[in-house]
Amino acid sequence: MFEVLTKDGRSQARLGRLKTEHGDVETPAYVIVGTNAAVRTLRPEDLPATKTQIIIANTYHLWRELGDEGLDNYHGLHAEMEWNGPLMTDSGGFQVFSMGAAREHGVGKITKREAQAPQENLIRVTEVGVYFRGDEEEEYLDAELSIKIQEQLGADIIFAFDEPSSPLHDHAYTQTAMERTHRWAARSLEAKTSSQQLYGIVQGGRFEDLRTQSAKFIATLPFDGFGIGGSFGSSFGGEKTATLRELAWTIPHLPAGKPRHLLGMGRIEDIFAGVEAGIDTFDCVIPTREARHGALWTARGRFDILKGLEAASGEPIDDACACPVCADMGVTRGDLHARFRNKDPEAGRLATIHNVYFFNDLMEKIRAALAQGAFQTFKMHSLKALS
RNA sequence: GCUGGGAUGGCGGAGCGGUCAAUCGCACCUGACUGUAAAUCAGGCGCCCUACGGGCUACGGGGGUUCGAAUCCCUCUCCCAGCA
Repeated sequence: MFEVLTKDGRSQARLGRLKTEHGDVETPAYVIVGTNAAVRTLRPEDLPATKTQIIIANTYHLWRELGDEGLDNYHGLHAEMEWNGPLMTDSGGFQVFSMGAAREHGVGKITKREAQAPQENLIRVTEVGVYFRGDEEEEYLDAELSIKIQEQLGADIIFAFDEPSSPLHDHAYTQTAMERTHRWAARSLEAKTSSQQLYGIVQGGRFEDLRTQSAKFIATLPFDGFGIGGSFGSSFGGEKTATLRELAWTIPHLPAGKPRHLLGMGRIEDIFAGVEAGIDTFDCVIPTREARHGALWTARGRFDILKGLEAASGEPIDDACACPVCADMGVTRGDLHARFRNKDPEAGRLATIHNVYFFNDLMEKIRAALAQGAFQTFKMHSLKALS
């Protein structure tokens, strides 16, 4: 199901191929986020031209939207999304954090600023499962139910249910959550009846001993692949050396022949650091969310299309870009600026097409560099170009 | 010409004696965004300063009343509606 094609001589980076029932994914690859069974603002027919290989949808959101009855009669994500390529679903584990500790602590999973005002924690975690307080009544989700829902959704690759900890959790709580996640991992495996590939998730927060312990434990279970999740402390995402160091705590303990997915990390620096540390796939909201917010990515970094100085620009978003928006549709920065200013729904779509293409294209270039033994050179040039 | 109603910061539009450099919306400027409760959120938006704070000039023009006026009175200019 996973094949390592080439390894970089000077790092843990590797070129690979992830096989699924809906086709192969050439790795390293970006997994585009389509939480509610759609990449926000895009139409199914937009996807092929964005070089998208694989999309991840979300168990929690779809479960809440469809309900038990809807899930019982569900015809599957592939049909629903009009996407015949590979799909993943997240287990709903991340919502345990984003609706729980993240709100209570006023932080994201990467802390680099001071905490924001705390909000009400909508989550109650127990040994057996998690209570989510949504709009009205409490909903209960656990490992078995998450797997059942993911089987009903029918993605090619599914994830174990986990409890990511907050960067502000101390060692003791992080350990408690990690050990609970380990038990849920075993239960997730036990619960699965389908032939879908199931990934286990390594936790352990920002603590080296816990990360190592978690990786070692999860690696002993018969998962098809491994996700690395949770919070990363202030060092992750900033300097690449710190990123490498944190991934270096876990990846060496994972089986070399199985795929490794870095959950929810996807800035350019993170990608290079992750690839270098041996990550095969990444998923991240950055390309799609930032597109909707007017932040467009180019090889030289991102810029804000909403800025007044773009209004009169007749330039393409990125003159080096071959995406449909830049190359085929002839959309200029001024055009796109005006669409954003006018709140034209097409603005988000065009920006999303561009950003998604940009990240997928970047991965393709990384793969090409790996194939030619030129990863280090490409990495250096790319990071330098960023600023 | 008469009779009413208006003129407030880039625009719209609150305020109707002090807590008003002036609610709010739009526009504009900054900054965030990392397994999506985000097509979102946060901050700024008269001028000047050693900016927690302080000083100027301001609510169509001019003149009054008052300790104090965007708010009350007189007058001028312009706009709108109705009547001639």
